[in-house]
Amino acid sequence: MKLNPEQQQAVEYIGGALFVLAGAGSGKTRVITEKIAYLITQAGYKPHHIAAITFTNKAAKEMQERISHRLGKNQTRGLIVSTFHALGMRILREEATNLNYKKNFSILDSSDSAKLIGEMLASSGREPIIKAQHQISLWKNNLLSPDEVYAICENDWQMQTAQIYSRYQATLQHYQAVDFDDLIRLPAILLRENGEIRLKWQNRLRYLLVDECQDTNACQYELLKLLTGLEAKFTVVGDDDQSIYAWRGADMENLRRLQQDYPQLKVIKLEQNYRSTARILKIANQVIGNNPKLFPKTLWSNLGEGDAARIMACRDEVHEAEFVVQQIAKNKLLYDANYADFAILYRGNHQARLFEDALRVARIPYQISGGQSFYDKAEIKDVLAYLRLLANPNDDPAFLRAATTPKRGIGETTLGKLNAYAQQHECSLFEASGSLNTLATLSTKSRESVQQFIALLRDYQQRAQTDDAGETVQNLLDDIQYENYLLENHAENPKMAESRWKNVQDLCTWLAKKSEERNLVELTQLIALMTLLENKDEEIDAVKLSTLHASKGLEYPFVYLVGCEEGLFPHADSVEEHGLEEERRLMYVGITRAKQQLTMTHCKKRKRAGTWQYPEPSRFLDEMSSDDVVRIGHTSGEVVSQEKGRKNSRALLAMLNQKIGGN
DNA sequence: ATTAGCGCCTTTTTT
DNA sequence: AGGCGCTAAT
Repeated sequence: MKLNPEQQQAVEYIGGALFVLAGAGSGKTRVITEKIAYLITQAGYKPHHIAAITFTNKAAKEMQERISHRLGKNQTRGLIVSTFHALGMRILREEATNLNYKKNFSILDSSDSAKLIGEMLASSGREPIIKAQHQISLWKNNLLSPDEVYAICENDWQMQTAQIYSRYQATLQHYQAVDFDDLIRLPAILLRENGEIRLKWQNRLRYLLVDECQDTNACQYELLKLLTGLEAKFTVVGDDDQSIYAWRGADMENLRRLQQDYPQLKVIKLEQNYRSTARILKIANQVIGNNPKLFPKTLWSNLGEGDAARIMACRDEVHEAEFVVQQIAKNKLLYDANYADFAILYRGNHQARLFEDALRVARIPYQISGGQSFYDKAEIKDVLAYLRLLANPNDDPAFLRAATTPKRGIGETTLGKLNAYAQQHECSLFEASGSLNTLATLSTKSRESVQQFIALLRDYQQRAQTDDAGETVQNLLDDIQYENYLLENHAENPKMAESRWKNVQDLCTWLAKKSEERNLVELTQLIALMTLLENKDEEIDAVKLSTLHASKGLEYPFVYLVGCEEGLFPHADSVEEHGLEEERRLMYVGITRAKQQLTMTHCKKRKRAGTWQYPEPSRFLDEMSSDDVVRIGHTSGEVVSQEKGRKNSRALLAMLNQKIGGN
């Protein structure tokens, strides 16, 4: 299919700064793909001078595939398609010495960093830790150093947190580790302060494309500005109405700043939606109309009127799950649809469980995306801890995990003594374990355990120099008898052990495959950023379960938007100030995932933290005009069925499917 | 004296 | 799945 005039314009405008305001379903990924093809084949850019930046690995992978498909692998060699964090890591690795880091730095995940902050905090408990971590992250994302933060603190708590921030950074440095925020912050600081290095990278990356730019934080925006320089050869694509990451520092002000910083900024709007029926778009526009507008736009489509959306009132969450599953079973037969045509979208991950149960009972295949990621899994973190420790012996968090997994007779007391020594001598736990003075303070048994562990690590540090990464890890797993550890740990559930071991094996396979081109250090850093390995079950025909956040960018003929209740969605913590606007954008994202049929559910009562709650239906449901919404379920006694327009729907679905096939 | 294992609690969204 | 406190095992 041909590009529409606006899309074509967005592809061919390469004179300077360009902002493509791309509504949901307006074909923005296609525009980015075509533009990269245009830059390479028409405008004379070499692939290695172009970088396309996304926010998730999934999006990066998908774009990489589409570009390869469009141009062929040979034509795209050297093209950078990566997340902001992966690009930052690349810069950081090359420029590490300029930032007082070694190339083998570790990357801490957020639970590592939470643990660190927790140790520095006077009080205990999860909440204050999360709060402090969040505050520090916000400061970092706004490019504020600890010293700059001291000057602007408004209360005692902020003052204390600022002190922790300062100590936290010192500790990271000591570990030769960075956190996720640093991956972008440190390169931004370096490029800002060092003109020579800035020029070097500006020369290397001559055209930048940024997807989902409404989700950039101040740090990422700064990095973008520094990389593109005065020539401003870049395209940013985004939609202010789909900004849903303010809670982690994303700032829509960046879109406004864009106009100030680049007065020549060209803005192209993509308003034609190729995804949803007119009535679904009407609801979406109504809801988002309650938010203040940054760049006004109205989505339209020529895919027909379609059915009214449905709002179902359920008795409780069990009823909700049963209803949705029963509807899926029914609609699958009625429309001769695939399972993969259905999606269940929810606000929080914990909501997934009941739907999983109901789907299992009904023997309907399902697939969860956006839940806990592959690398959040314990077994992967275990292996990664060993890798990190081999790459960087200063990585104390990795030492703590590896030393105690599998259990090898090193416990709390021993680690406490090692830590005391390490603090006193300002060295790593690894070094402390090698010190004869420390070892003398341990019992015979503990001492032997520690010495064995250290000998193991030294052995593998040696091997990693010569053997390839895949082989090293495979041998290491044998030596620590990791498979046995899994089996013993899940003695009553061998299937669990099996699936975990399989995850570990998948990781090994991946390492073996990649270890031709990259060394162990690089692979370890790469893994830290990944949220999913090759999604081989991507294509299976299964009902999709997803959080609203993780659903952005995806589309389904049938969407069930569940748990539309005050307190849950909008979430209770966000019903003040800007929080509510963001929840509304989340609702907008949810609605615009639907191509043909949209069903929203809410429960009369729901068990929260052990007690029954009686939530009101979500306020967002009241923002939809009654012309385009049908209320069914509990209130009216019986489930009212929708006969009207069904034939049209069937024809529409056929048409939609044909379009998908035709691409 | 030390470590390991069991059962208890909770969980908004993610690189 | 992880953190906490308690108890059993060495």
